[in-house]
Amino acid sequence: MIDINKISDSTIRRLSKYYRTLNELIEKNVETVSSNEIANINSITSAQVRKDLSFFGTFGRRGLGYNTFLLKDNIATILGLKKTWNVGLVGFGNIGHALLQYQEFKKQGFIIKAIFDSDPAKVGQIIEGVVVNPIADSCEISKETQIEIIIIAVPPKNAQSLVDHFISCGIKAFLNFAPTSLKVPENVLVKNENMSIELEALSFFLTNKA
Amino acid sequence: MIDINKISDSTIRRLSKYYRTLNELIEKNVETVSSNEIANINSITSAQVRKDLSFFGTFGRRGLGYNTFLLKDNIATILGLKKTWNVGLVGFGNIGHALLQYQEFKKQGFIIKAIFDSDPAKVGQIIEGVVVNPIADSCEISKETQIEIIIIAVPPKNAQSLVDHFISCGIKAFLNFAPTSLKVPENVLVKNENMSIELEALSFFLTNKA
DNA sequence: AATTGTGAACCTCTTCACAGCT
DNA sequence: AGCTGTGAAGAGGTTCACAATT
Repeated sequence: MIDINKISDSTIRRLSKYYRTLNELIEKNVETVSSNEIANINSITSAQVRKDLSFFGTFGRRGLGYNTFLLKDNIATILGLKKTWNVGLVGFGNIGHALLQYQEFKKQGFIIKAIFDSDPAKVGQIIEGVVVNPIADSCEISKETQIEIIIIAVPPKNAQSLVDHFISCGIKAFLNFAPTSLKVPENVLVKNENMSIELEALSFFLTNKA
Repeated sequence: MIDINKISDSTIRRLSKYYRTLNELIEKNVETVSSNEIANINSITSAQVRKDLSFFGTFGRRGLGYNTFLLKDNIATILGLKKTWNVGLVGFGNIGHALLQYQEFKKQGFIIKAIFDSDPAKVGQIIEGVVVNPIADSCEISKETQIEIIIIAVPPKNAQSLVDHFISCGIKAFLNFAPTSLKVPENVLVKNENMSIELEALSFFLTNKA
């Protein structure tokens, strides 16, 4: 068994990229790929690709490279993508709408099974076959629907109390789109999707470049 | 002058977080803050906060901490947020819609000045005071409107050719929401907003946790 | 007494370089 | 000959610890 603490966030993030690269190659009917080709596509070094994979096993063949199908399948296992994940969406504003219809999530196996919103005008709506429920019922529905991950897509001021609420319902993993930092107990996972941060990085480089 | 090559991406990303933290503190009328308080809010160490700032100057007072207004202002200067940035949005689907109405961008000074879409049905629409233009006119309009950053919000298969197009129009900075990796010349900046990556990280940890 | 600013120590991640396999 | 897998070296980022300041 892999010691999860020895694996860096960077490695996991790159594995996601390799996974996407392999999907693209498979779509193009490519059957074999070298670490060097994967590296070039992702603008990194081939040693990095091989080292990342080496934490989890040996998937290639010396002299030949990697079979795209096999490697894709192995990365899917590593990342836990051999199953689908039941996802709950909290906040059905602009971002919530966009996420519901974002095909990439579904493609990777993240299925939005329930939507929650505090606005009575939105409650009851059915979009893409998913009903918008009131927050009041969210614990019960999360359990019934076996929600494993909650996406937070509400204004920043409401985010923390909603996270606290869902933690009390037993949810252990959150993807946070609200531009605020969240406090959670040690056994709960939060990943932040901070869309301004990358724009600010562009701003920094444009401003400070030679 | 700062040597931009000595500043890591991590530092810039954290500066964005400090900036947001300061805005939140200022909203609460907090006038002074210590590196330790900033660190706690962002779940890092105080030494990290001080070290990050030290690359750019000395902004605090020993024994007293930092003035929130002053530090916010200094970080705004560092990140290039003392001006507004003219942004063009390519692709007016679900994500494009959501981004146009995402208040956080406007708040940070990233103003969407033009929208481009290849769909004739969308061209001519006016939303939030911004017109949807055809791609054919995009070079001209980008120049007129002095667009500095282009946000890519189109399906992955169209992303690369659109980036190439806008590079030929003189655009030097892109924020890419399409789930594909883009190739650009060395003097062009691309930052990727890969919304699946964080979900996959959650999937990894949920799958491999003890 | 409190807190910054920072060189030095430490640790982690990346790259090198080559043995080993096909 | 070509390419992987990996220990070791190197680079880079983080934390320590303390002098300096209020």
